[in-house]
Amino acid sequence: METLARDLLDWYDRHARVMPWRVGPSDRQRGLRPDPYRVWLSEVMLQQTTVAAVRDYFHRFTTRWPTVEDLATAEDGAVMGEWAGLGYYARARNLLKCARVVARDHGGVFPDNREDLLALPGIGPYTAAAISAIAFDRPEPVMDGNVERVMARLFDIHTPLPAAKPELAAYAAMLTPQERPGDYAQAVMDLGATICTPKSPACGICPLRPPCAARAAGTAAELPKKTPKKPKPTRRGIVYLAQREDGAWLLERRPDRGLLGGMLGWPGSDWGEAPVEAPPIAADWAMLPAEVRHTFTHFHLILSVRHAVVPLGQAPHSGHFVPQSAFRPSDLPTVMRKAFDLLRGA
DNA sequence: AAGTCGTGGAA
DNA sequence: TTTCCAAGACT
Repeated sequence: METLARDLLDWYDRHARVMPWRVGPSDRQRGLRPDPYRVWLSEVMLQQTTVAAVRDYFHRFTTRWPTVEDLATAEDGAVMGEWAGLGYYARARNLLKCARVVARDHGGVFPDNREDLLALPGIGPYTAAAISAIAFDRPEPVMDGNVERVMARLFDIHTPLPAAKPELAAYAAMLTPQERPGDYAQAVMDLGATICTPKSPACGICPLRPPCAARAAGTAAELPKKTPKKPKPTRRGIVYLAQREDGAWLLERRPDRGLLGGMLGWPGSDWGEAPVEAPPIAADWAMLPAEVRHTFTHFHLILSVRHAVVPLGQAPHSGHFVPQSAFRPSDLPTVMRKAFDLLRGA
């Protein structure tokens, strides 16, 4: 085996982080393999999301839905509510789609190879390779942000991302061993997450310090190079928090496509330069003195919040009243929960 | 094939 | 305060 892969595995054997979805190197050596359902769920949650943010969500999901068949029979609203706050809500919609395909078309058993996994909703090149490697111990090269960074530094690649991806992928494939590929995949990513970090990498304690070209050249901290990003514009909007006299809240289910798709939210205006008032029900609306500030991937948002108490028996123009007993603020995406918190004085 | 799509923690 | 960024997928 390549010396570099072996050095990395030796390091992993000593430093592998304990995670709820992971079978550690010693257990794996005894033939134990992780549950593909848990690997899949964790990998989807970990897309563009930190381990720290995922932990509690993973626990709640696996407690409530222990198997893929359990998840497949869940109601849409229950899954979206459980995902609320984790972000990138298309993941939750595709998660449920995928669970139902696996339950219906695959007898509740996940495919054991990259190609078949790739055909499932929400499973792209990275996740297909990761499940294939981690759950089924297949020698598939995984390419995520960590691996890109590690490769860029190991080989001192100065081509900016994303143009450098093919070159970095070739190096990653070259280094992927035939032995213990599942542990290796997690080892590279652990290295990237804990040692070979984006800022101020800990080269002093890195197991790959000897062969690292960027370390030798003194360029590690500035790699990988990236093409500059566009500045985020600021948009404005108005949301309306109506509470009926019996305590019910006026909410709406957002359309499946687009921003916060499929999530529960407060009725409101469009978001743009100068939002137009769009109250969902006739009432004496009061404007809250403070505003909600929130930043999405590609724009900043400033939300003005309106509040009103409305009498029973009045039909809204949009949305539907949710009984107070059935309303959980934790079902809301964060930006909507911020508006609620503002009203409650939190 | 660039743009879309969340969030919170770190620096 | 602002910027950066995290185990990407989809269109």
